Amino acid sequence: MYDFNKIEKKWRKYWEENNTFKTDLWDFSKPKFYALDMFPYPSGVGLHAGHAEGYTATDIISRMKRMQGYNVLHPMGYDSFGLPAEQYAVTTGNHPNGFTQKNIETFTNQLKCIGFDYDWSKTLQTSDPKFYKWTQWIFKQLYLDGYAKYIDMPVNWCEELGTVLSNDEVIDGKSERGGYPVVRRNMKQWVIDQAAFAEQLLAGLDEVDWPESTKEMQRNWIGKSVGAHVIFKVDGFDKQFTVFTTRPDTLFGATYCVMSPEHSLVNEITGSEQKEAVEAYQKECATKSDLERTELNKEKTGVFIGAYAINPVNNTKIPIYISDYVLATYGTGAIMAVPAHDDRDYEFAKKFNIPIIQVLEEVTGTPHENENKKSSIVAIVYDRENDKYLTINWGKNGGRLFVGGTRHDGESALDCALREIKEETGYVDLELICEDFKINHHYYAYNKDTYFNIEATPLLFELKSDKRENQQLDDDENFSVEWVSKECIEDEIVDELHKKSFEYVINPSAMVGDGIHIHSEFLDGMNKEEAINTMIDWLEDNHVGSKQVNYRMREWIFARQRYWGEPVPVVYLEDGKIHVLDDDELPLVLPELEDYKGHGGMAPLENATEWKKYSHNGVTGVRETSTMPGSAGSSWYYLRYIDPNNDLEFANQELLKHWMPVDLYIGGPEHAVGHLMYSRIWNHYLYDKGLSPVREPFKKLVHQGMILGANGIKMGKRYPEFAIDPLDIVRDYGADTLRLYEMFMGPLEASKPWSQQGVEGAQKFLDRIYRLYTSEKIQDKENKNLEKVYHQTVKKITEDFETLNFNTAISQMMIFINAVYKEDVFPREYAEGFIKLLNPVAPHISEEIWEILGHDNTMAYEAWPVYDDTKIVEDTKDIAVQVNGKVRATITISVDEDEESIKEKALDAENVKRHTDGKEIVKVIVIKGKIVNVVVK
RNA sequence: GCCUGCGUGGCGGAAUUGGUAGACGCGCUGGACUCAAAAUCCAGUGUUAGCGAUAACGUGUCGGUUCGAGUCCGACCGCAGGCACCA
Repeated sequence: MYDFNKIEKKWRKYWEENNTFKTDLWDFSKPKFYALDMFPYPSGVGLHAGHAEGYTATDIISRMKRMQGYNVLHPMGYDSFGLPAEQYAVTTGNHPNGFTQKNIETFTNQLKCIGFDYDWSKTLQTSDPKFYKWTQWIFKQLYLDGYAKYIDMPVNWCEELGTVLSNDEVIDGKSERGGYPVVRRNMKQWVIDQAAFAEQLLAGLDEVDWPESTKEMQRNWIGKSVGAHVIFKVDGFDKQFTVFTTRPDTLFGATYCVMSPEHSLVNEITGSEQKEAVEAYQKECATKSDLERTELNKEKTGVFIGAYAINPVNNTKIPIYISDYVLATYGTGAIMAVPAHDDRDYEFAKKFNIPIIQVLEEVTGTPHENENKKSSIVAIVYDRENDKYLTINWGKNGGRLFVGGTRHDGESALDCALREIKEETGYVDLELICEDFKINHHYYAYNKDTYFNIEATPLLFELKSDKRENQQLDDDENFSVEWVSKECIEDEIVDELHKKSFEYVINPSAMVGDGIHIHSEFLDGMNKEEAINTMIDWLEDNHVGSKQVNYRMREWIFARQRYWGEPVPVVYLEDGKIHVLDDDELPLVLPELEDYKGHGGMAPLENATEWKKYSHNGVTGVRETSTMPGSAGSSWYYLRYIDPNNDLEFANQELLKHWMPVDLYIGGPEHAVGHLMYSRIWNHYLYDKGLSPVREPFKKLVHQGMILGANGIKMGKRYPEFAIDPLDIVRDYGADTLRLYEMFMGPLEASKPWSQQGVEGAQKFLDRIYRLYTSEKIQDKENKNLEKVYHQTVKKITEDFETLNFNTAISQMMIFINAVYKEDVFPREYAEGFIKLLNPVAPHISEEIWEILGHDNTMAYEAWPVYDDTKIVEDTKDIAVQVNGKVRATITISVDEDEESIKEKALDAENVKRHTDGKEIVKVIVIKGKIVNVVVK
């Protein structure tokens, strides 16, 4: 066994002493490559297996790129503001920085142990005043440009944590950290207007090479929806309100309006009789936490407020309700409700007995010219006692159907259905259960040779008794009446209209699909899209509405009642005005406190009575005491690595132009919307201001998967017994083994279980390599037997590294080493080439072997091996011969062999003959260089 | 409920994008070396039948397209992650 401990220590020392991985940022002579890891929060627990995986991946890429002649920037730093350090400060009374620095030191040593090629001269910490000076400076620019605002707004308040939380810090109504209940509360808050960037954030997603799932999550988070604002007047008041809807085409079907309980107009227009009930309901909603609201969301609740709105399109008076299913914070906080075509409105209308008006009909069948129009019904009768449905079986002349028929002039759908049931089946004792939405059906009647377009009403009845009268059948009506089960209906009723009718009545719900409009005057006959546009034009022409885009994404709450964060650099003057600090007052440094605990929901900085008082150049006031959220520093740290010690600006513009964007960014999928959205917002802002050279900061993004315990269970706090400490692996097997194993486990993005035997296998492979390189086999000779596999190996590994398929690249290394073991001579040229391919994955042992091969310099800058494609293509190839798709033989062909000759060889193969003997050869398919398939009968 | 992935040997996982399914590793079996063991090296290893050539079956289930399907299409089942009254 090679002495990995000694070798690894030796080379880490060498790299450090020789500044091997120090990047000269001003060297623009080579192409640049910026590889970035998501920097860690320096927790006391230290590095875990998942960190090691992602960091190894970027390390491999940066080492390969360096050898390919790139100037590589691969930095590491710390997201060092955060809760654990603050809790430590609260309990011990010590400043959190000491705790933080101790953790950072541990973390750095651990990272160094794994042999990453970080340039430690460019490290940073978000809690370092030299860094957060510029976080504050960027915040100041956001404020001066109107994107950072101090406004009164509903926030997520967590009583246990004593702070507000952003939406992505709240999960299922509980705090992400600790799982404490969160309630909504109005508070004056610093926010960043991220919705202002929504459109360009959406557009930017099309430019970047990111996982599709992450892009989709960001799109959903932004939540763009296009629709219209519609203005409703309040009947009897000189008041109006606006609703947002994505379905202005259904305005003729609006039968009521709903306001959120918090809507400002509610109290002004509530009728005196309803006042008490309305106030009770408002109170009930206000005290509910978000958690309760989502949990209790099964059943719709609400109250009629005694006022009416006027539908602008037809001047109909419709009632106004309040309900918590309408959110105060989305859209305008009020909606028009169209129960026929919206699930939530349907549910509410059913519960409160509000009329449901259908304005859109689903279309079935295929339209045709010269159709006859008529109205008809489909009557479905249910016998509850026997759980059967009434059908009529036309046999060969139309199959199984429900009772159907044409409506006479002036006859209602109900009367028509009762008449038809009686005529066709004789049943008369029926109870109407529901009359569902009409369906617009096109069909061809063979017996009449006519095309029809009918408006069919599905109805559901329940059979009350077997009472029957005589059927009244026409001469051509020849069928049997049959009671059948639901399953039978699903199998046997194939007519589109009848199938759809059954679906409708069995599960009554809103009709949310597309179709053609009815009862909508100037929209009649239009489909959804056409009607939406027409209605928007109408609203704009009549000044009662307009086209409107809405986003789910709201203000980003940008302040926390915490100590261990960047102080917000503003002062409140005596007259209430906001004064932002001058540049030369930055950084605004956190003061030392006696007591780091916030009392009674107040920010801990409230304890800093002296620090709070502001007096500078004759301006006096009180400082803001909340601090920025954890995501502030991480929103721009990737820019600072490019120029980490600059005191004059956050980074030199020339350097930024050269180094941005980040070429490869690797980190966990848990940051898909939080950090990765906030970073894009800050960078988009800086780009607009001309301070960042690119709009999208991260060109290519990859999420490493989770490393699970050996039993497939998540490691971590809940199952510490399965946790793998990567430092234990380094101690017992070596850093190279850890790196190699984690890269060989499986695809980078996948979650994969840990295997101790797999680790041993990785170590065995490195030892096998070491033994080979210390054997007599390496000679200054040629060995033609290895030529092809060597060039294949160079090609495969180069390509697989580029696409981050490390597991298959390593598999190719094993194939190569296995091949060399079978040979007596390992040509020095191949030996040196291979060790360069291994270097990015296992740098310590590679450097050692490089030295054994007689070199006295680091191999970090050695040229990456090149392959010769002509050495890979073979003259001959074994291809499979199939008979009827089953492989029966393999034949050897030369690369340029013609089709006829291949065909001949294939048919001549012994086992092929056996399977074609006595059979007719229908055809022979020859796919050049791949396969032959003989089709026989 | 909706969105996005994913289902392949005993296990981790390959498969040139429609062309010999199971590369490579782990494990297991046998052999060599050894007094012996470990380590190492060599060989074998999808399942079933057969001494064997070989045959049948085989990529979650059912169906389809195709000369040919792990790969494409449709329906379903299961797992993971995300979102969830967003009008």
